[in-house]
Amino acid sequence: MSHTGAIKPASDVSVAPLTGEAENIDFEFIELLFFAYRDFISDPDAILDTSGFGRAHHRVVHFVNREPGLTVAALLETLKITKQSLARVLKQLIDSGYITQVAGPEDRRQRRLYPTERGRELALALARPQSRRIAHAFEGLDEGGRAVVKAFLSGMINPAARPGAPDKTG
Amino acid sequence: MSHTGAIKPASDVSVAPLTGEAENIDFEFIELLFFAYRDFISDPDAILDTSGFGRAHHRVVHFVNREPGLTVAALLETLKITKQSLARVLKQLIDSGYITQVAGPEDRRQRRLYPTERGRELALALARPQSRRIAHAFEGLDEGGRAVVKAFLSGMINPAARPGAPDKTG
DNA sequence: TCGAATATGTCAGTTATGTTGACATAAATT
DNA sequence: AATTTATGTCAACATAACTGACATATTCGA
Repeated sequence: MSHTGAIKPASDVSVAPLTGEAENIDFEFIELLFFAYRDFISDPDAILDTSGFGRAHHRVVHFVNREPGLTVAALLETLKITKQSLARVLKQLIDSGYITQVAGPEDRRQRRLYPTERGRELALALARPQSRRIAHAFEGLDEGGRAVVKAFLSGMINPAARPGAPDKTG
Repeated sequence: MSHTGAIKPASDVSVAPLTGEAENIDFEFIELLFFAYRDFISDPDAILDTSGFGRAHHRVVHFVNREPGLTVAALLETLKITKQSLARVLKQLIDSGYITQVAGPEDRRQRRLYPTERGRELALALARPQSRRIAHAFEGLDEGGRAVVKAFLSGMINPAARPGAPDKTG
């Protein structure tokens, strides 16, 4: 393993590393985001492995805890998945007592979602290591640094869709 | 839809939004990361839908372009997936002419991976919208802001494993 | 009041991407 | 010559997404 460079192997082949200089493509941050998010998600994954749930359950438990009384439609809009996808994990979470459904007080077609005490504990257990990781990443940065990162991440997010836009929940 | 608060539906139910205040849990950044990464990944997804490839292909094409001559073992280590997982997408990328394999010049057991011209173009096409999104998120921030975000994202990433650590490539 | 629209649920089949386990081959190392 | 390493491959399986179709209860609008 002494040499490090690439050896040209054939004709229709690119041997130079793609740095993005020619087009000013920001490969550095593309990769930082990839690795940061992968490791960020690995913390709860380890916990979920134990309980038999997956990432899909994590997301549902998280948002139901953040906004108790959420309707199914609102949850679908937040997660941007289909109702058939949600149905499976939601059913498991309800059956195992992490989430309960309550008919909407004004619109009784709605099934408003609430966490049980158990669901609240799971949400906290999953969030703890992620929050610790974030705190670690902010070490050495001041309040201004926090504001900068918040501005950056906010700028990465798509503007919210107009309330009347078509959806894929059929 | 006149009321906004939650109505208490039963006994074993939490009705207050989970803010994380009690434990200082940083739900704000947990969600910022979730939405930022989801939208970040949606750009290439739209392109991939057209070509019949998926995210797994994207990652392979990306890293092979970034480091032409990469060995299969190095790629597996980077992606942290099993060789059986990689095999499927890598075969498709080779068969459709985006990547070529060349026996290692010093160790002929190795299959060093190179992008073809086509593969290089795909990598660029996938990276362009992501880079644009990053540039947009940096608007209004100076060079120091860039350094702050870089420090934050780097701090989110697990330290590299020791070179002799056990793996799951069996 | 009645028909249409809405909120949700469910059945059935498919796809993408990951997993484990077992085994094969060629080349390098000891 | 025997073992280890780098890679490939077959088979079975799990998760989580998808599309399409249809069912039910409730609300809303003409």
